[in-house]
Amino acid sequence: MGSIFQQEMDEYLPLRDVVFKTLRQGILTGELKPGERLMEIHLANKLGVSRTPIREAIRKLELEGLVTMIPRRGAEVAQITEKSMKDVLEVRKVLDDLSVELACERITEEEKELLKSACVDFEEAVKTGDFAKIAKTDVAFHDIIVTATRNIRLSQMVNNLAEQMYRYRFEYIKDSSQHARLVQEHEEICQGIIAGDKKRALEAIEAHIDNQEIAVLKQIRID
Amino acid sequence: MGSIFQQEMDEYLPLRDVVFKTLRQGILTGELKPGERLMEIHLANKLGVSRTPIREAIRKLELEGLVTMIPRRGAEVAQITEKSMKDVLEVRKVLDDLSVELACERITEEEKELLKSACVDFEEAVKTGDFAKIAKTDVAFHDIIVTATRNIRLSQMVNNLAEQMYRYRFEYIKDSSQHARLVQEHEEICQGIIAGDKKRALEAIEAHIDNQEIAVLKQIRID
DNA sequence: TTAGTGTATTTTGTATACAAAAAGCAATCT
DNA sequence: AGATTGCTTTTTGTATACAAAATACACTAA
Repeated sequence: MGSIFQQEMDEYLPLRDVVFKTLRQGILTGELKPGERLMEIHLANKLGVSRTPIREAIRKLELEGLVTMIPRRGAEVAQITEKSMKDVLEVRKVLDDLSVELACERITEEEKELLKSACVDFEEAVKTGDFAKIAKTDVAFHDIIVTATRNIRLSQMVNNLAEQMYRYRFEYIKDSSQHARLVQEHEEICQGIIAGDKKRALEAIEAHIDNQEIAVLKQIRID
Repeated sequence: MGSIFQQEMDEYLPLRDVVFKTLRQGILTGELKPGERLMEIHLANKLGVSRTPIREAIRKLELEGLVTMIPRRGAEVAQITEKSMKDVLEVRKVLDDLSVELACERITEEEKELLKSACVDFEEAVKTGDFAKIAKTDVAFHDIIVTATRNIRLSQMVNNLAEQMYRYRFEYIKDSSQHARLVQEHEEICQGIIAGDKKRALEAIEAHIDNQEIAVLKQIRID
């Protein structure tokens, strides 16, 4: 009943949001490099739209911290410095802790099942060695956790902060020497949350983020 | 040297940002009520600008959570529900804790002086009973603390969360029976931070937010 | 050669124009 | 009376046009 309409609803996306997602993707994958100027006409031609949706997308990226506006000069891809990444991580740690704590309290039985299978999916993705797949299943796993907090604002904030690090995560994921540890950390987080054991889950997530911090900062220093 | 140029630089604000601030102010003071539609032409005429800056301002308000977009229908002022406010508070608590903790570690001597005088300013504003002044000095006080964290992203996030509650804060501040307690809480937070006594500062800020929570939720239930 | 100036070009900031979708409303039909 | 259809109005979504600022660069003069 109404499935056609629902589908149509979901498929509708204003051009600004299409552009927004496209540009964000470009920034996160490194296709658009830090410091690179985002010129409206150029982008408009490239994406086959007018300047208006480009501008509106840039306004949103600006507030997300992925682009920097220079008055009367335009937008450029935000520089990532060690300081800015440490700032992000400092906040992310407490919000991830909060997420895990709330997830322990509020996760539903269905979500526990989802979490288990997400954990397995990740494990299998790692086995295949397909980096895109690993990244995708990793996001899916963490997404279940933040959803289980029942706090939409928290979800948005955590996702936004995590996003800031995706630019470096590909490098991180490519380091297959870390894969076994990653799988184990996910496993531990998963079991902690399912058991409602906050202490265990918190320890696991903290170790997880700490390892990510080390990897990301190392990567930044290389650049 | 260059003071004129600096001043000109600071004074320049794109129309979109003027509109953004104006609309935000309107929403926070309650002039624009939850559920009210934000019609572009109407706002453009009212503010004497074209639709373009209005639209760009709305994109930012959307990401800040102050307006809700309905596809092909436009923007309206976001509804505040008890749930959404609890979500905000849940996050705010941990971020305020983090702010105070970092401030204890990183505050400079100059900032300690600023904090002391901000504390005094607040006390005097309360004595005058001028609500606008009380609100302003309160913001100034908390602003010094978040600045002392040396974490810009944290500052932005805490400010944004605090903002969500400003819509109710006027009612809260008008309740003069709370004034003495407010002054005392500020005093305690101030001294804790200056002494670098995390435990003391944290206890004070937590009590401060808890009291705000009670007041805000009571207010929402009245509406 | 080099500093400075003026002009051309690029790019943003703002306004307006046009198309498409949604909402409101009245007339019509059952 | 109530529902339905179709028209009108409103409003958003997108594109384009124009103005102002910034930038790049060549040319001139010391």
